[in-house]
Amino acid sequence: MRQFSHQLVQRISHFLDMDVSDLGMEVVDPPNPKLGDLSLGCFPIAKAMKSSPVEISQKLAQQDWQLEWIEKVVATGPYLNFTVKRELFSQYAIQEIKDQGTSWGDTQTGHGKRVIVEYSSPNIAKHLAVHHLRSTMLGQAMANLFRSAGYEVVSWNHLGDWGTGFGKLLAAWDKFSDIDNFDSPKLADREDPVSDLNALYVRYSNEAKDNPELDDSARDWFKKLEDGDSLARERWETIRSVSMELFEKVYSRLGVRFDKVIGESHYEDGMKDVIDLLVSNHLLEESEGAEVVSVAEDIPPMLIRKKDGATLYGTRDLASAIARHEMVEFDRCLYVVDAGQSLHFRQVFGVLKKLGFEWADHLEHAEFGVMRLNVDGHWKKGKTRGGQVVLLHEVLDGAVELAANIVLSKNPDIPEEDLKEISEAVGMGAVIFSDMKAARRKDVNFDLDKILSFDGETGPYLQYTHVRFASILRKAADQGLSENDGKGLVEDEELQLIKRLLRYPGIIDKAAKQAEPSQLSQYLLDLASEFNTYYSKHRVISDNAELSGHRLALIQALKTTLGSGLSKLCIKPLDRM
RNA sequence: GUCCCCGUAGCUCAGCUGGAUAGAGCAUCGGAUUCCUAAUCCGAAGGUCGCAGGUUCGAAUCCUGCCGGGGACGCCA
Repeated sequence: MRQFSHQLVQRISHFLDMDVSDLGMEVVDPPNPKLGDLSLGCFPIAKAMKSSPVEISQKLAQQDWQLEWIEKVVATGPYLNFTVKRELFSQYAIQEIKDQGTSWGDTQTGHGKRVIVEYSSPNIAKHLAVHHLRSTMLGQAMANLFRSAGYEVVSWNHLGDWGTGFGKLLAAWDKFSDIDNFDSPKLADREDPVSDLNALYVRYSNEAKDNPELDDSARDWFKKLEDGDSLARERWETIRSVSMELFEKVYSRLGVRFDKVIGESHYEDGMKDVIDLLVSNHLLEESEGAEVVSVAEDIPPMLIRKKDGATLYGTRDLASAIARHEMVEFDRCLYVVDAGQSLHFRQVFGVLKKLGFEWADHLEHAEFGVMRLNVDGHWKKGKTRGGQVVLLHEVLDGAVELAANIVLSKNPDIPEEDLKEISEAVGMGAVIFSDMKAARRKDVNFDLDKILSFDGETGPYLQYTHVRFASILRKAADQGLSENDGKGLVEDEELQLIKRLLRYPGIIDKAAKQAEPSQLSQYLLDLASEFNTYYSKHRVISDNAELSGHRLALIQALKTTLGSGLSKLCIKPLDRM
């Protein structure tokens, strides 16, 4: 749409003898197709010229526009409504999309800019659970969107791999070797090492209630770890690597990957420097035995050091932000973390600003709403009735199993291998899309029944629509039909689709700018829905080979666009299902 | 109590950097399949855009207050 809109703005600049290209004029659809095909409100110009938008639109409508793809220009109140010559408009649009090829949708908006997206960030020695899904998928989609918008992206997994909890785990490993010895069979060789670790941890915590000595032992082990004791270190590394191996299994199913995986432990050395810096800037204050930094009047001070002198995760976040900026000089750095931590991030960003780091303004908390689970008919945060977390891979397996049933029922003759691949993709598609459909700030109720309904505004709906494209193209190829230049796309629904297609790059830009994947989700739903309407009214493949060719070009453009959009959302576009 | 987020159809949401008659999906009811996959499509019904002020030529959209829901608020991460 940019090319067309650019031409219109250029003509207006010429007519009015003033540059209107920076006024933020936006080409939109008129509310009623009878008014025209494209519309431009003259309000921004009116403001700039201190004149009436109605007068301006009337004046402009009378000009000789001299654009070959414009049929007529009419002023309706303050709006300038354009009717396009469909043959040329369609032809240009199809050509544009075809020329761009696989990079269709990409823009240069972020050219020369670098952005870090931190997401997922699970704790090691634990499983990925459903509540990790939001950060993981939103973050990956954002990373994809930024890349598409021309940014250099560093996707970042900030592992929780440090803290006194690991002291307990190491102490448990040591103390309970008679019950479960992690050296035999070796942790790394086990089926589910993380569950074994959890079991031991729970046992240790329970016994520690009656036996305070265990707490001392945990402290000792954490001290050993901090001091670099070789045994502690080796075991901790093992825990880390078995955890990562498990994470990777889930990540690869979801299409998630990171440029950097760096644990909190990495920033330990920087902690002392941060505190020194706070001291030398006279920011650190004593309060109730602890040490704090006041940030702003309307938010409580940030706690830096506990009574006993130990630091907290906030301090670690200060250190990691500083270290991160030294590693990668970013223009934006997003933390894809739930909204419950918004105060924490305001404090972290505020303290960094107080320390004089100008780049603190480039830090953003890309917050998202909580995920609730259904517990006995009530929506609750985090855990199920038994206090258990719901494991992510179990949810994914459940989704895939259900998808397999449905695929099989719709398509009983499907080969075994295809069934496996397709149900995996459809199951993932359903789960992922349900998480990415609404604006990220909204809380979501994780309702597996709804996610797996596959009707209406769902991932499988989009995948099914893509299958229709593939199916049409397949059939056309069988009949030896070839694509045409799109000149014959003159139906109302075709124009509608062409206009929708042209908005794709702008949507990518907007989604990246706002760090809002749902912008893309909503766009794809519109696109698919408009196509399905078209599909029910018009036949692509017909006796008219020329017209079929034009329509095939449209189908190809639709397939390119929907496929591209789905991929950015980590949903697999399918050719069959 | 203070701060943050949210409040649009029965439910889930879009529209929110102000602009033409507020749109989808689900659920309900009715309809469409000799034809490219009906996981689809068409129609009906469903709205004090939480409430009250304000700004504006114009407010679902911006501002203030209130109400309702969620979250956070110092020694966990």
